Amino acid sequence: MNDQTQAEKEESRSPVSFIEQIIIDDLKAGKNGGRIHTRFPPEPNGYLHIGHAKAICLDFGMALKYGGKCNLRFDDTNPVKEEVEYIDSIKEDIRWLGFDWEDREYYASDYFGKLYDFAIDLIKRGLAYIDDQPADVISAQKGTPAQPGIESPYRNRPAAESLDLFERMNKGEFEEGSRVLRAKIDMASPNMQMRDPIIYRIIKAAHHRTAENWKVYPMYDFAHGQSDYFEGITHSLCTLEFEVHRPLYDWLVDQLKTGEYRPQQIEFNRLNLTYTMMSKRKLLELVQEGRVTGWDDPRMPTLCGLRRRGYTPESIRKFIDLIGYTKVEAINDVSLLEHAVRDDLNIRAPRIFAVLNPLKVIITNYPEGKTENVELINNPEDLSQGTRQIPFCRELFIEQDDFMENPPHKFFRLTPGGEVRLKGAYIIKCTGLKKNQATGEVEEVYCTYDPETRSGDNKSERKVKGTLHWVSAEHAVNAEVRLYDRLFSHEDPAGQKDEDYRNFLNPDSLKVLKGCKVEPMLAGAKPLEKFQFQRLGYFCADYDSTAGKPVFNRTVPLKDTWAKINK
RNA sequence: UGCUCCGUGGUGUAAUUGGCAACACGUCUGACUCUGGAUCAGAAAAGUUCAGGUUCGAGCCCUGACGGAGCAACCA
Repeated sequence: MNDQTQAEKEESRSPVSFIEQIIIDDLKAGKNGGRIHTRFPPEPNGYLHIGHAKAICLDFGMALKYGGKCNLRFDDTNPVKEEVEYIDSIKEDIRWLGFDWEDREYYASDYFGKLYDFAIDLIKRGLAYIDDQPADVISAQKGTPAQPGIESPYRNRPAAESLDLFERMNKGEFEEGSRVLRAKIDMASPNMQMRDPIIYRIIKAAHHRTAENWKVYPMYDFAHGQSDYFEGITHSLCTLEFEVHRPLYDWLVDQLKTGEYRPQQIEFNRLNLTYTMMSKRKLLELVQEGRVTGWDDPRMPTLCGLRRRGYTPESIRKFIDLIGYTKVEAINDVSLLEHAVRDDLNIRAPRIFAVLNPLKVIITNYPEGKTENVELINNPEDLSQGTRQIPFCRELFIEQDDFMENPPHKFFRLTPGGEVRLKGAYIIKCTGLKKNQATGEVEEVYCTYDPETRSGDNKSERKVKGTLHWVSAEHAVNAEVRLYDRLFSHEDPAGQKDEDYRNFLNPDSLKVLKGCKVEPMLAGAKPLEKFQFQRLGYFCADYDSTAGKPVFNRTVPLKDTWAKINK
């Protein structure tokens, strides 16, 4: 019960977005019969990315919070761009994020019949007409944002003629691009969207659901609002760029509706992340050009990429919650996302010893052939995760960075003549080293250990400045570790005027380390299992591992305070 | 030179409907010392794009500038 009051406090403390306020007010006013019903409407033309997560969390989140429903609706009105492959991935990613549309899986294509009938109705009422002009002429007649358009010569053709033409368009009698259906609204409207928008076009391509049934397909504007209406959506939440479409949305639904009910379109700011590109088209280019290994490349901002990188759904939801929904076009700092990930993984991921760049340490006074197990706490943030035993013996590996022959001031790790504790084991003292004659690199470090100082024995009061992680040379498992950095070096790669965001691709976005040594138990790491490699960062076992050798993706590095000291 | 939307610390969001500008991230200090690169304590940092107006009182209301974004696909 203490938890509940705590949760309530959290609840009352978190700010309410303007959208949530609208919903609260509508519910209070009894609008739509006190009902809230939202929808998440992806076009199945690509994989979902973290920008979509923002929409998903809002659409599903608001419905969940206020006792409503949220539909999943595929906006599949353009058969040439859409594929079933994407539908499956979209469903998987939404579920992974933790949301459920239950049995409400819909498709805009489900409404093609109704939309066609509605189009016929508009023609009969003199509110739509067939235009025989080519695209460039129609476009030119629309005018510019600053100047009104002019009316098409076909604008006032008899309804019967339009009707006949529309039916024949759908029978396939005309070529693509030869004719379109337009709503008759206002060519002089200050809003370009209202200048007799095209609502149907001829496309002679197979649709993934309706096959060859249709030769004419509705445009987005002619499908979205009506689909909302058919499904009883109350709050149709979309991104800011659809703001100028709202009058058209309302106009079309008004021609369709019979009662009081009309879905309400509300716009919010889309997610922009520093050093991240969110455009589906450009992400597709990266995949096609082989600049990444696929949609699920761990550097991609796609949900499947983030998943493979080791992000948890909880961390993504937490992040979305932190950034909020407004009408300001914001650029959110990736460090906020990374904070959310660290925060979540800190409690979740067990601490494991791993050495990325091994340096051999030989304990000269430790018996050859002897092995003993030492006990380590799996997660100091969550003691319920228990302890584990790891083998200690004469030859070990430590991180190269943990030894310096000529240390700077405040370097508390191993140095010639210096002492450190091996975490969980003994205090050791460096007595010598072996260098490579040619390169001058340190190849081996020789130490002695003090048998009285074993951790947990609690006998000695001795303290040393540094504590190192280590792995037994004999027992350690070889692993490949992939260090990922941001894909782009520019703060806003997608915000550039030109198309060459490619210039900002970070050449060091992937660093593969092959000779890493990890604790024996990691040989059996399950795909997507998360760990904190002590002192190095959070890592995630990759399902794309090769030939039985464990592969780990670095999810996010720990904040490195030592780096500053060394500089 | 049209229409629509938006301007609050470095970043992102708040401000009980007009009452001392708050929170988070980031940054910087310090503490803790079998290292948790966690945790704890603290600091710097905006007077709300600008100029007027209404008001006892304006981030909030009004007017006008300035700045940014979106809109001229048979894409969504």
